[in-house]
Amino acid sequence: MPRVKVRFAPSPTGPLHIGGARSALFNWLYARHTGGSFLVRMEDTDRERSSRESEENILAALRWLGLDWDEGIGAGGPNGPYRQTERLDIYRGYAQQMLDAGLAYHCYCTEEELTAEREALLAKGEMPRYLGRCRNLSPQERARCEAAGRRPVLRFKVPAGQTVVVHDQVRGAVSFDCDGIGDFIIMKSDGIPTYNFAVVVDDHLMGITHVIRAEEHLPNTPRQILLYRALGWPEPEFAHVSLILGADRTKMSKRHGATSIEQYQELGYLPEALVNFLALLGWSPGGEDEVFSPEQLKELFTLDRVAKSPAVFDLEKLNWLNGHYIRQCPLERITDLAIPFLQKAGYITGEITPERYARLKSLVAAVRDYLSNLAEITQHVDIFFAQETPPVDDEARAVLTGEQVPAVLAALREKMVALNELDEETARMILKKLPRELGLGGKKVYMPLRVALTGRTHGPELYQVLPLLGPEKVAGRLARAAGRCS
RNA sequence: GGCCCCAUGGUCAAGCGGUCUAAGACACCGCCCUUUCACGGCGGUAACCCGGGUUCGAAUCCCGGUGGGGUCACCA
Repeated sequence: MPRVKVRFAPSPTGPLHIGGARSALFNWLYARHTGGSFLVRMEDTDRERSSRESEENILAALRWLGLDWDEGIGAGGPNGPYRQTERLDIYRGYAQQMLDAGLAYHCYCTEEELTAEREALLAKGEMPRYLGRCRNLSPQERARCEAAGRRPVLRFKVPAGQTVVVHDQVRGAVSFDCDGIGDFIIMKSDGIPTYNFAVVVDDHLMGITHVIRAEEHLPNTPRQILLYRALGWPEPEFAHVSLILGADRTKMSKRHGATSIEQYQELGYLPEALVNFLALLGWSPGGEDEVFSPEQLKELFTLDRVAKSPAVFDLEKLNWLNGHYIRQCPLERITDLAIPFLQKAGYITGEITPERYARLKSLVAAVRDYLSNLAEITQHVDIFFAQETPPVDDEARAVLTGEQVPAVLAALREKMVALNELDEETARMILKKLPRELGLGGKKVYMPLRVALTGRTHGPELYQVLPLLGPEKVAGRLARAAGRCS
């Protein structure tokens, strides 16, 4: 069996989409699992919509996800160039070859003629397709079209009466009737190949053994197989993975919220969480575990465990997974990742000294349990940076009305004034002793302190809050709260 | 509309003819832990689209229906 070689071939017309990322991931996993290689090329034959910016974007997203490739754009290799617009001569050569061999022909039909034909077929309830009007144009007719300045496209002669069977690795045998296909365009009038043609030429020349892509490409596959046969090339294996759907069960698109990898990155999702989540959309290892590192996924991934039915993108589950990774990953790393979010919110300005970094680590440690993404961190740390922390709601206000409250606040304040520094250990001790010293139940002590210090009835452990604020700020907030309840 | 794909709880899914009175995860609900919330632990509610076959036996195989989706470009 030849060494596996797969590819991801996006068109650079926008950022990397969730669905595209999943296709890339499956290809990558398959290559890594089998010890094969992974190639990335750009299908940029749509010159209107393609851009270098999108290309850079897509590649950056792939790198961010940790999907490294062995050959292609940025990695080089013996089969380049890896951008289709830089391979035009190659396609033209094969197009000429097909024309000479009588496998393809020029077509001069205008857009109006084609639209009319399509609509007529649609009206009759038939599969809309090109009926082959230009197949046997006489030299005179050709000359007349040329004289009229019409630029022809090149169409492939689809053999009549055949059935093409796609042997799909995930779907089994799928057959298509050639008579429903119609001669399709392989070269546009501007000399640029169409997708169906370029993809076949490239996959063959680049030695691709397995084409793993989204199910939306399945209807195109018989056309491509016909091209392989016409050119006398062996077909690769095909594997069509089902689509990722939005909550409304239609193909994911912009109106379904965040759909690009970039957006999730900006919201503070971790690449390993996204990879883990995406791997589980349409694939399952079969066991009872749900959390897998990229290494484990590489180990476990096989095509026979890819599901056939489409999968709805469930943000709740992504959130859970991402929160899980945020909680279990090393504190330093999550701190490093959180810093940009804190800077953007204006909570950190200036240089991050070792002392400040240590404090940031405590800060992150105090709130990481609450997060399902890093962007959410800002709404949990405001209590540490605010100037004033008045009670935020009636429940909080009520806590401060207790008659024991002034004494509680005063007691802790007294201890704070005596201190220059405050670490977690000390805070724990002071807090632990407080109820007994005051002769009060814990709740009557801790709740007022919590509200006085944060303005809220919920939040991180008090022994974490105290050191983060420092004795001075704690004392200040206690004083202000005391002022408010008098 | 033609062609094609798909069909297990709200969602992701295991199941590949008997061990299914159907696993696991997310979400939801309850309890515990925590003198807060969250995290964590334990437990619970909740599913084989319908109808015919095949078979001793069908969530699993076949056919039909229904439903959902994809695709029908000089886009990929």
